[in-house]
Amino acid sequence: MSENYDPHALVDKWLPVWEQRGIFAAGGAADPRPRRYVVDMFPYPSGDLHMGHAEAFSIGDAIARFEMMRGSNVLHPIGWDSFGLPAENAAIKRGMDPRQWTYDNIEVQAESLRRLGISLDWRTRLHTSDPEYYRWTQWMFLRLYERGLAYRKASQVNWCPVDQTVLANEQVIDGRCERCDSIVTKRNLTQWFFAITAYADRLLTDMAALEGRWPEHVLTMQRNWIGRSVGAYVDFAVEGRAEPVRVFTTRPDTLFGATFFVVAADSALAEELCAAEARAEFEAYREKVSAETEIDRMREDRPKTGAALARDAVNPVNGERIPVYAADYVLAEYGTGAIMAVPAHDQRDLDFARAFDLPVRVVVDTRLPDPTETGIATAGDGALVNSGRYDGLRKEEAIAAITADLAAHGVGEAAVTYRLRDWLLSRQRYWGAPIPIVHCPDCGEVPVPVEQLPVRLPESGYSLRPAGGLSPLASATDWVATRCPRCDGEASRDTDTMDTFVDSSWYFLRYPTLLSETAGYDRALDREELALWAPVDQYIGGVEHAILHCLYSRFLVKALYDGGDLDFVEPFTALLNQGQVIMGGAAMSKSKGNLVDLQGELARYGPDAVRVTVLFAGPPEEDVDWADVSPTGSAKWLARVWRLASEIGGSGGGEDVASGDPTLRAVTHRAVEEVTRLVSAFRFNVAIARLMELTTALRRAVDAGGLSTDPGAVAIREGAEALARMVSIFAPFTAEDAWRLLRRSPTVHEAGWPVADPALVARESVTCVVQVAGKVRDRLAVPSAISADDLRALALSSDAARRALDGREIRTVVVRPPKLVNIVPA
RNA sequence: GCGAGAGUGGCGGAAUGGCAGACGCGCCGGACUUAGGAUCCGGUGCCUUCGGGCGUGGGGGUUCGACUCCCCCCUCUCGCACCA
Repeated sequence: MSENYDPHALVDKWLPVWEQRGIFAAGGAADPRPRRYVVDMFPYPSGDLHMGHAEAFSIGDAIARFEMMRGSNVLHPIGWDSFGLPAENAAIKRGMDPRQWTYDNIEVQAESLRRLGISLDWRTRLHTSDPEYYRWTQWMFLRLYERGLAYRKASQVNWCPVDQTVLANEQVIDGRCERCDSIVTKRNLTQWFFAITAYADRLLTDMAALEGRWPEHVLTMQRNWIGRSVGAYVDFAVEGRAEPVRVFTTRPDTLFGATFFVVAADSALAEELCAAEARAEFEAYREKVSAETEIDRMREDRPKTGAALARDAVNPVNGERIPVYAADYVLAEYGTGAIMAVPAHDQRDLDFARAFDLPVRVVVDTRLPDPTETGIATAGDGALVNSGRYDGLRKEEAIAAITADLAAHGVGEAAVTYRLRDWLLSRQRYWGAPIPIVHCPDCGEVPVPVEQLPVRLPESGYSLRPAGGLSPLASATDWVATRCPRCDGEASRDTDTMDTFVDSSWYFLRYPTLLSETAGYDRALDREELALWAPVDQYIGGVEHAILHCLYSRFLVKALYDGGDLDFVEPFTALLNQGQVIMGGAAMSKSKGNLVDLQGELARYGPDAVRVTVLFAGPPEEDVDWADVSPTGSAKWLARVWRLASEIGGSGGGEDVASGDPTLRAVTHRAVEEVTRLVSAFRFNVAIARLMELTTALRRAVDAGGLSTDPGAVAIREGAEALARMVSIFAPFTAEDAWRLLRRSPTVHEAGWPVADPALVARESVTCVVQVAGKVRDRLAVPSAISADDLRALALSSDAARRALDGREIRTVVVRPPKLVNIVPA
């Protein structure tokens, strides 16, 4: 053997060959092969790739390459989610342009992906921070704006009083500013929203199409996140207010049990309802609430607090006057920000009633102990009591009857509410897509005309941390000053940028467009290319994006469909959530000092061994603990595969495979059959185990002198070629060089996936276990086509079985030909 | 608290209701070696009087047969967490 296995040298040897042959570029419209669109969640360019990326891309690549090998025309694109906060923070820290940090990192990551051997079509490469991309993000915004799905309203934002700036949610760590550690408070600012709640029902109902193709728990999480509740609105007159106050309840049947009324302490409604004599107490309470940190709010079992507003509300069903309170256990953003409190049947209301010594009235007889005594509210079903003419009705009947009567009297109606809130997309940040709106003193809010897009970020004249909590863009005064697109008067640009989740909600729609030679760059979406590829057949990414990113993408696709821009309503036909790479039982982090250095592992073992290691460690959905795995084992196996090919060389070529040794051929074909099935089910760890077994079988055949006979050499070659082809989806460099060693050309990736011959997969003889009372007592070699009667006779004549039977009578014999007989003694 | 998922050797993990522990790591032994952190071969759940017995978090159940299905309990992970 003149050569040694050098996994590092193979990278430089084969990358140029693949690239020159363009074997990972998707075929165009004329390509007759079935098309498959396989998308890995695109990376955020925070430094170089880490082990988590390596795992995700190894999985996505195995899927993409498997499809390619099986004869599909695969689009496997790549891009970067390159807007976002870390670039801005790095820029502040180092006094440089966020562009430099971002694009430097992208180059590093791109080269790392290349050298991992991922089968990407680089023609799709996009960066969300490119003006050519965010131009179309702005277009998306305008498409939604046109239809009233993007709007502005006042909203609470996180505010750091020391840094004098707004903070994104992810910058608030345990209620404190991540930069200066001061306690974050809330501030009321006018913000942009997408009306995702308008799609809440469709986001729920369309999940039916995703059942079985998305992980069940992701669908569950999305359902919980959307949080649909069915109930009714009820209008309560409140003294001193012309309009009644509307509440939402899921239990209109308990309306007679309402003994007080609560509005959210931080709502405008509380402010408005507060009577003069209660003003001082209310303001003190509100003060206390707004000073509360997230830490306090998250604490479990915190006592109920509130303040009386010295007003009464009037229960519409019986005219009863009940006192109004402000409390922080009612959320301003959910429902109407006000509730009717039914302490007997709602634990939170009961807790409040006990704290404030308010009456408790049971109106549903659940046959459980009195809540007044126990302190435990009874939420279950039962017959109504103390409810006038509704007494005796069951819960569901009462809900229907009372809701109908409320509607008939114009004091309520059936209603559905959602936990899901509209998507707050404004960010007071620099490094994002500017919101394409101009504010004109005369015309108001005016969208920037599409032909004027992109609204480019200013490249100078801005401050990343302006004083007074302004958006960075507001400090770019030259940039802000513009003319109104409608009246041409002096006007100013909107100074917020979009949440980066907007950028990432549509990138998978952009990739196919970038393949189009005719469309060029004059539109966001090329319908013809999209028709070829979209929606995504297989999406691969971390479960951390299971709710937000996936939900936002689903929303945007539906909104674009409604706007006539797309022909489908779900972006991702199938979703695979890979686990994380952890270290020593915990997520990797700098502070824990348990980082696994991807480049270090690559330098030691080469890309193939790292890829095999993450795939072999366990099922793709499970976390991989790097402390538990061994790249050494993977490297050793790959070296064995390579040496095997090296020893076989050109042997066994030029003969008909049918002349090969049938025993070894059967081993090969069974491996092919199993690996094909396993990879189809994404069971890569087991597939690799089978490939290891095939490797061992071929090794044995070679060592037994198989290469010195024609049938032996032919079967060994057939097996080694099948092995190389199958290994190529996991360890492409090693497989490619093995292919060369086997004197094959041009590339293993163009050789196609091996096909199992059913005749060789079938077994003539199998091992049958003979059980007595369910315990294995003997093993028999039997023909696989054996009849039940023959097998029964054979099993009953087994010496070992008889011994175990020990003279006992036989009650019954279970025969499952050809693999099992169970003799059951009396 | 609510919801979802998971508990199998020293470790990662295999097993259409039918041979528990495939494959790999680690460990033990051997071969080849000046050497071995290379390579190859063999062994490796526990107990054992060597016949066998016991074993998939614990307890029950269904079944000829249960890691697998059902019920109860324990532990862990994840998600949500005053959502009216």
